[in-house]
This record gives sequence, structure tokens and C-alpha cells, in this order.
Amino acid sequence: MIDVARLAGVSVATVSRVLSTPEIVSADTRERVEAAIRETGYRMNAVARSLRSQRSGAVLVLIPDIDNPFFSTLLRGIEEEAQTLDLSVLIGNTAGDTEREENYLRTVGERRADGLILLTGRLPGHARPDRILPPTVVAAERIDATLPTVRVDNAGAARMAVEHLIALGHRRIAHIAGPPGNVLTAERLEGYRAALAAVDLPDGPVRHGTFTIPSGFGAATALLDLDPKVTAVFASNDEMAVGAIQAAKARGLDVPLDLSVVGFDDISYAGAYDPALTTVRQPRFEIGRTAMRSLGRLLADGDEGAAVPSDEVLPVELIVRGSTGPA
Amino acid sequence: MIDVARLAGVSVATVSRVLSTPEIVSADTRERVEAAIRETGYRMNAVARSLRSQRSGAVLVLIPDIDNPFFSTLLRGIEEEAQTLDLSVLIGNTAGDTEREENYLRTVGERRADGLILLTGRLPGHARPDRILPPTVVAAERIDATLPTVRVDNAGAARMAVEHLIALGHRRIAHIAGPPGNVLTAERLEGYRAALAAVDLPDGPVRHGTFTIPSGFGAATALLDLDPKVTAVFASNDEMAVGAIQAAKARGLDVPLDLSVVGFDDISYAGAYDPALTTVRQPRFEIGRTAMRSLGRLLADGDEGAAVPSDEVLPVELIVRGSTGPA
DNA sequence: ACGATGTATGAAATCGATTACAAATCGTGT
DNA sequence: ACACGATTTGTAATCGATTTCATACATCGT
Repeated sequence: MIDVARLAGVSVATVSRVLSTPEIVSADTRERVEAAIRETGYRMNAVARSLRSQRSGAVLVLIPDIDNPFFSTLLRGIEEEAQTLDLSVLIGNTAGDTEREENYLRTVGERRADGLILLTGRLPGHARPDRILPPTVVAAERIDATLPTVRVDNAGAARMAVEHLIALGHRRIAHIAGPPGNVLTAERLEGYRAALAAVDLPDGPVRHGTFTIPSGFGAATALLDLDPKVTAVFASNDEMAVGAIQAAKARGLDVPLDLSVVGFDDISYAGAYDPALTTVRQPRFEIGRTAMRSLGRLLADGDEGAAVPSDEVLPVELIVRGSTGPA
Repeated sequence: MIDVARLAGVSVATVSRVLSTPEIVSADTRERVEAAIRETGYRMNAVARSLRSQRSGAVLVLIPDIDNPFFSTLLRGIEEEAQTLDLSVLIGNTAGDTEREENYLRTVGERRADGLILLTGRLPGHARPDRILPPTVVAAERIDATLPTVRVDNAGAARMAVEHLIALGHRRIAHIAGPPGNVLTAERLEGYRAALAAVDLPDGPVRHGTFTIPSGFGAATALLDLDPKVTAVFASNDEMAVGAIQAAKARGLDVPLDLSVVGFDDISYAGAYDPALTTVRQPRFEIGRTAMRSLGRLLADGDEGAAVPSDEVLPVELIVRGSTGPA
């Protein structure tokens, strides 16, 4: 910067002004400085700027598993919006590990990141609930009423899925739920029950899985053993739905002729599966993008809107494909 | 830091030393300082440290598509190793866009990142080949002999896949290649040809796709139209292999009875597909981890080993599943 | 022609650490 | 008891930007 200043015959203060607030510099010096910048190939040192301005220009994304297609799409949305906001994205893959979480949280304590996006479905540092968080946005699940959140209406979406099955004439509809204690599990189970109750149908059998294909396979097997008259299954996510289809095939049932299966999420390969999965599409990319946008606002506003944590609910869409059919 | 120093009755220099080189400070002052740190809840400002030490402690990963399971696993490996090296990972999703690439490259020019990992399969800033790069490691493909690389032997792996088909008795084996001009496409095509040539079989028909399911579907359809006697297809990646299976099913063929299909990569849902995909597993996680490890060494060494850019070739594994069978 | 106002610029303080150099303290051998 | 080297600590410069404050100059109204 000193070189640029020398070359342009101005002070470093002026060079800085050309870079950050060009409008307050007279047109001709500005041009001289810009020419000098080009000539020297000068690049701003972002670290020095961060030190002085007390902003790192980065956000940290805590994510349970980058490798999970659900989260990777979210991350893509976050990344996309971050780029338009000129913010960097630091990733923190926690793998459900509290220690790693703490590690990453240190990162923001050390000022490496200005804000935080939580995809982990729980508050970090839960040992100390008094823990102060930086500007934070929660995506995909509502875990704390005091934090801005971007999500979908899980209960409503689950209800929509089950209503689709009811409309197809199914009466005995089972549910493969997520792990007990999980917010998503509870909300989707609630939606499933609401849909049945609305048409005076009794609840079908319910089994819990762990959001994985094998657990879906196991749960579906158990359900079909328990009640062979079940003609439809609503799974709390797509992986378990795929597991359920595999279980059905394994016992010689045809999907959708003998058993209809609905998933949740519409992960990328749901449509590629055979049969193609009927599922509820969450706008994952949009959720990510929206979360990043909210965080951007939070960072820009200082503490203005903090009093009213936003809670954005994005619309879902039922994608009807080959895994469901008439009862 | 000043507060800590005051509380411990020492100078800030001593506090700094306790933090970065504890061994040169006497045991009792060290303890006093550590107590003061705990008491004040002091957290180091990483930005200030970066400014002084001229190291940001972050690496930038340029990735074509985070959402692609192939890359997301790589990224997970990178992330994992980065955490043990105490480095932050900045992600740059380029989506094949040169402008974004440039944007992200600016990031490292501005000292936000110390090093670079390229998953994009090409050198960035190709407009200016004289462009100076920071310490850089290339993962998954060899694109420049002067840059350290971590990869697999694509030709050998492809050959292994085709030899599996030959061993099953297949004689007319088609290939769905990647897009022309791509390094991976060329190497895998070469391996395919080498396997056939080794047993004096003529090349089968070859069609190019774009590494996507629909393109695999289209290519397989074209191949089967062209030569209905084909009994096996080797696809250059798993997505195209899935597309090929769909194409076979669409024309009433059974996989693997009428047509055997082999893919490449072993992406996460290859084993979940119906039929489960026979494929060549790339150790993606290990590739990512190894790439990060190499970069870590590069960053630690200054310019020592720069003369001999490493080229690590990791072993692949043929995963035989349900999509291949005897001719 | 003169003070008041506004605009453009520069000098220097500042952000929060690290580290070269200097100074103080301590121990040890004679 | 003293000189010398080793250890420990402090003072102040430094990293590269931003920003406050002061100053120089131009413009304008009366």
C-alpha cells in the first residue's frame, strides 16, 4: 500500500479511501491511485482490514455431515448467497461430536468468523446454556425460539404426504419415524397422526429408525411382520423410504402394487431410484440461501432487529412418482 | 490481553509467550498467566495473530459442485485432516464458472487463505497461465505435472473393471465415456481399451456422456440401438451406470441377466440401488485426507520440498455387487 | 475583501497480537 | 565476593490496513 501511495504521489490514507470509500476522493487522484494499483498489482490484505474493522468477513457453518445430500444442498445454497454477500464460508463438520463442536465454536470466539449457521439441529455448547453466541441463524429445524430460523412446516408436510396416500384409497398406513427425541421426528409424526385423525382413521403401526437405509429396512420389516395388511408406508425421510422399498422387495412385494411408499426430503437420487420415490420436497437450496441471507442481514444491522428473531417457513411440494399407487 | 497481563502482573509479551511458546516462560509465571486467562475468559484474537505472523490458518478448497457425492466425500476427508492440523477450511463452489474461480482466487491473493486444494480438474485463471499460485495440491486428477497431486490410477482401475466383465464371459463390451477432452474420460477409456486389447478382443462401441444419469440413459440407449448384441457396459462413473440400467430396464432387459453394468466411483448410494451397482471404489475420503495432509506439509515446510512435487497414487478396489453377472 | 463553509488530503493513532532487543535476575565456578 | 553465561521478563517496533483529527485550499455570500 505504501508503494502504491508513493507511486501515485499520495498518502496511504488516500489509497485506503480509494479502496473503501471512493466517493470521497476527488476524481483525478482517484484515477491516479487506481492506475498505481493496477501498475503495482497491489492486493489488499484482508487480514489487516479485518483487524482494524473487527470483522472477519467469514461465517461458520456447523453441519453434522457434509456428505449427506440433504446437508450438502443446503450448504450449496449458503455458499451461493455468501458469495453474493462477499462473505467467506468456513465449514465445520461436527459428525455429531460435541468436542468438535466446541472446537469450532472456539473459532468464532477467536474472531475468525463473524456469524454462525447451525444445521446441527441442536444448540452447541449445551453443557453451558449461558454460552453467548455470535449472530446466529438456525436452518432446517427450529431448536430455539430466540434464534432466527429458516425451516419448513414439517407437520404440515407430513400431513400432505399421508393425505396423498389416503386419497389413493389407503386405509392402513404405517409410519417409519426418525429417532425418538428428535424434533423432526416429533413434528412429522404429529402430521401423520393429524392426517389420519382428520378422516377418522386410526393410527397405523409406527416404528422408529435412524434416518438411514438399513434402519428403514429393519423398521419396514418389523412393520410388515406386525401387520401384513398395511398397504402404505410413510417414512420420515428418503433413506428410510428406500430401505422400506428394499424390505418390501425382499419379501416379494411389488412397490407400488402391493405397498405404496412415501419419503421425505427429495434428496437428489430419490427420482433415480427404481421405483422413483414419491416424496415431499424440501427446498433445501432455498433454505440454505435464505438462512445465509438472514445472517447477512443480522451482520449488517448490528443488533437492530435482534428483538424479533425471524422464523421463516418455506413451502414444500409433494412430488408424486412411481413408489405410490392406488390401494 | 492487556487485561490478562495486568491481572497476572506481567507484560503482554509474557502473556503472548505463554500462549505461543509456553516452554520459554518460567513455571510459576506461566501458571499465574494461565489462571488470569481462565479468570478473564480471554480468547486470542486470531486475526491479529494472522496479521503479525502472515498466516491466515485457512485453506481454500475449490470444488466444482459440493452437492455431488463424489466431491462431498472428498471434502469431508479434507475437513477431517484440516481439523487435526488446526486449519480452517474455506469452501469455494465454482459450479464450473470461471468468474467465480477468479473471485475465489482473489481471496487467497488477499491473504485470507494460505493454501489451495483444487478439485476442479483444471488450473484456475487459465487466461493468464503465468498466474502465481499459493501452495497448492491437486486432488482426484492430475492436471499439472508441476503441482503435487493425489489421485488414483484411473486407467488401471478402468482396466480392472473391464477385466471383471471379461472374466464373467462377456465379449461384446460397450463403454459409456465421460465428456471428450476430460482427463478422466481419456484415462478410463484408455484402460477400457487396454483390457480388451490384452485378450485380443476388439473395442466395443463407445458413446460419450456428461457424467449425469440422463446422459448415461441416452448413451446406453444409443449403444443398444447400435449394437443389440452388447452384453455388458462399463460406464465411466456411477451416475451414468445408473442411467444405463434405467435404459436397459426401459427396453425390457434385465440387469444383470441380459446386460451387466459396471460403474466407477462407488458413490454412497451405488450399493442402495436396485440392482446394487458393481463399481470401482475410489478412496475418496482418503484422497481428500491425503491431499490436505500434503498441503499441510507444504505450508509447514515453506519451500523445501517444492522441487519434487509429490504424486500420490492411492489404491482402488473393485466392488462386485448385483449389476454384473455371467454373460 | 473577508470570514464562513465545504472539500480533499495527510499525519498519526489504532486494531491485537508477535518478536527483536535490551535489561534484569539468577546460578555457578573460582 | 565477583565475573560470566543462562534464563526470564519487559519495552517497543511491527504486521497492513482504517479512521480521527487537523490542515490546506477552494468557493461563496455579503
